[in-house]
Amino acid sequence: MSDNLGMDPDDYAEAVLDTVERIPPGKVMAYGDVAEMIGTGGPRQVGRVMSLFGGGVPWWRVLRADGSPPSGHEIRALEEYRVEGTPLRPDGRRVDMRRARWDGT
DNA sequence: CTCTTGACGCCGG
DNA sequence: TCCGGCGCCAAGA
Repeated sequence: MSDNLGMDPDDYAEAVLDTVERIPPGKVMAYGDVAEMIGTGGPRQVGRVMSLFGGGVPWWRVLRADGSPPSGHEIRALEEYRVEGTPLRPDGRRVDMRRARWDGT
C-alpha cells in the first residue's frame, strides 16, 4: 500500500504535469502541494517527475515550500517570475508564498 | 538484497 | 536568516 504510488509511474507523471499546467500565471504551488492535490506520492516524487518531464510545462510555477525556486534553475525561474509579476520577497530571491500560493480554484 | 541519490519538508540551534 | 539534521519514498547502481 505505502510502497508505491497507487498507479503506474506514467499515469502518476501525467497527473503531476496536468496539475502543473493548471497553475495560473503569477501563481505557484509547492511540490508538496501538488502531491496533496493528486492524492498520492510525496514532494520528492513530484520533484523527480518535474526533473524528468517538466520541460513541457510551466515548471517554474512549482517550487519549494519556502519559496525557493527549483534547485539548479534559480536564474531562469526568477526571470519568469519577473515577467509574470509573481510576488517576490524583499530579498528578491524567493517567492512570497503567502501571496502567490495557488489553492486550486 | 543493500546503499546512495534527489527540481522536498519540517524542526531546532 | 542561515545551516545542519532527520524523515520521507521511489529509482538506480
